[in-house]
Parts: sequence; C-alpha cells; structure tokens
Amino acid sequence: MTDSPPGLDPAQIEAYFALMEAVGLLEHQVEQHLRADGGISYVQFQLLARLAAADGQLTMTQLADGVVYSRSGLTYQAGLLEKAGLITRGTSADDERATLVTITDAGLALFRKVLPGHVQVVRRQLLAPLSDQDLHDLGDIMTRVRDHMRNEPPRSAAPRKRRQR
Amino acid sequence: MTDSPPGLDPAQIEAYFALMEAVGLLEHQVEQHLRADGGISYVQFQLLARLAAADGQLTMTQLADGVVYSRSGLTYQAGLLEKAGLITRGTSADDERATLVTITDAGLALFRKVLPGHVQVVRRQLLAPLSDQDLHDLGDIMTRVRDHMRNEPPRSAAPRKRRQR
DNA sequence: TGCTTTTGCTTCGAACTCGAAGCAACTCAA
DNA sequence: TTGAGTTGCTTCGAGTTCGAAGCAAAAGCA
Repeated sequence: MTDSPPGLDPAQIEAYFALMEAVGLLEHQVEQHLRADGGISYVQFQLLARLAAADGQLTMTQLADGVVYSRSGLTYQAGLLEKAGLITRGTSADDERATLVTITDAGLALFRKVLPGHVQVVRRQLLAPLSDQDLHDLGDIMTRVRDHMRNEPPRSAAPRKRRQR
Repeated sequence: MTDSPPGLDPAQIEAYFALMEAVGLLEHQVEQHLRADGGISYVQFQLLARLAAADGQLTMTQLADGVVYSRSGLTYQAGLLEKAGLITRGTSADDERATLVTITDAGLALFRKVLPGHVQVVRRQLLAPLSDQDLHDLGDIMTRVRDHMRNEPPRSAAPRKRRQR
C-alpha cells in the first residue's frame, strides 16, 4: 500500500456518498412513519424493539448496547417512555445501582401496532430495488464493516480507563 | 403478490440492521474526527465540501439539496459558518429573495486541512475491510437504493384524512 | 394592472442529543 | 474492614435539530 494516497478514487467516493445519503433518506422515512403512525421516534422504537425481543427486563446499559447514543440520552428517552406508560423502571435486587426496564402491555401493543408499517417502509424504500443477490451482498458487506468498526479503537478520543503500556 | 408478509426474513433483517448500525458508527467516527481536527460538525463539513466543489456561489436551497436537513437548520448552520468566517452570505441580484453563499479563503483552507484526515477515517473504518469487488457491489447497490428513494413519494406523510382501522 | 399563489429564507419555540459532573452502590486488594 | 477505584445511572447546561409561522420577492393569472 502506498502511504496515504491523496484522496478517494471515484468508486470509493460513489460508494461512500451513496451509502451515507441512502441511509439518511431511509432514516428520515422511517422516522416519518413512526411519528405519524405511533407518535414515537426511531430511537424509542428501537428501545421498544429491544425490550420486546428480550422478553423480560433489561438494565439501562443493556438497553443502550449497540445503540450509539449516550447514557444521558437514554435516561431522557426512558423517562419519556415511562411517562407515556410504555415501560416501567425499577431498581434491581441484585445490584442497587442498576435500573431494570420492563416493557408494559401498552408498550408491547404499540410496538406491535407500528411494526407492520415499519416493515413496509423498509421493504418499499430499501428492499424493493434489491435482488436476492444484492441483499446477500449487502448483508455480508455491512456485517463485515460493522464488526470491523466495533473492534476499531476510537483513534482520537481514547477512553479514560487505566493507562496500558 | 402476497399481501404484505408478516415480517422480514433473516437475511433482510441482517442487511437492514447491519446497514443502519454500521452507518451510525461511521457517522460517529467521522463526527469525532472533524470535531477534534477542525472544530466543525459533519453537517458543516458537508456544506463546506459542497461549496468547495461548486467553486462559486450557491443559494441556500442549492446548498441544502441532497441533504436531508430542514431549511431552518440550514439557516442556523450557515449562521454559524458565517460567524466563524468560513462563508459569506449575500443577496442575489437576480432574485432578491435568494441568499447566495460563498466560501471564504479561510473556509477553503479549513476544508483542505481536515479533508485528508476525513479520508483517512473513511478508509480505515469503511473501506479497509472491503475488497474491490465489495466496493463495486456496495456502490452499485446503494446508488440504486438512493435513486429509488429519491423518486419515491413520501407515502406516510400524507394527509391523515382516512380513519385508522 | 391588480390579486392570489408560490418560492426562498428566517425567526421562534419545543424537543432531542451529548459530555461533564455528580451521586450512590459495588469491587477488590491490603 | 476499609478506602481507592469502578460502575450504573441521573442531572445539568450547551448546542443542534425540526416544524410551524412569518415575511418579502417573484410568478401566475384574471
């Protein structure tokens, strides 16, 4: 490999730009639907989805896992969801610090109500123009990229844990 | 065709989730770098990039084109960029309503300063785990998806005249 | 010409996000 | 046991986003 080429070649730029813009548009569509159909945001939908899938209680940390958002943002959203009666929060018996989050019947009902429409949006906006081969390729590629990024150190903002070395 | 199947099959879910999470992570990395290296946000970087590429003046509307953000958000960001001396705004002679935006030397300099690092982040986070074939596939797929979504009507944001269920 | 509608942008208020700081509970080694 | 360090979550403040409403210029139309 050469030492840091000047820029990106056309194919790289195209892939990068198309990727970012397409996902931006998709997020926007999804957001619109969820807001109109269930009065919730994408973040809230994802939280409900996690709880519905977990089929039990999750701590705040587990709930945030995989989501980029900050802890404080999660606290805020959890507050909204609790106020809306979609989840309940309680202190864990095992660990007094931990907050256990449980989805309520109303939360589950709302999730089930908006899910079909959500799937429909994803189908129409993302899946529609893709062949089975495309779908396979996309899943394979993005899974690899995601796993790669999960393992990459932040480079700049180093975690303030203990010094190593 | 069948009437809206119950959900998504595993391959579809995998592709959808991996896509959304990977892009989320990438955006986060990019944001971190730009903030640390140039003191600007991703949005501001994109605006500067557009202006640098346009090599002249753009109206606010042209500047927002392709970016999902609202007009008011663009006004806000343009205000910040102008305050920072990276762009200038002036009224168009042709159309008194239009605001023409021009990138300053300082803006261009800043853009050029952060670009290499930005490219490096994209390389390391997104491009690194991809083969030439992957890159080609990804560009092809996402370009198709993006163009598809650009042409799709909003679907959901329609006037809510109809009763629900 | 007058009038309505459309277009381009801004202002305003509400909502959302993040990081830093703070608090309380837990862990672990001495 | 005890005290330093870590972990889980919340609070707070600053910054950013959006949509609705508003304003002025332009375009359509009678």
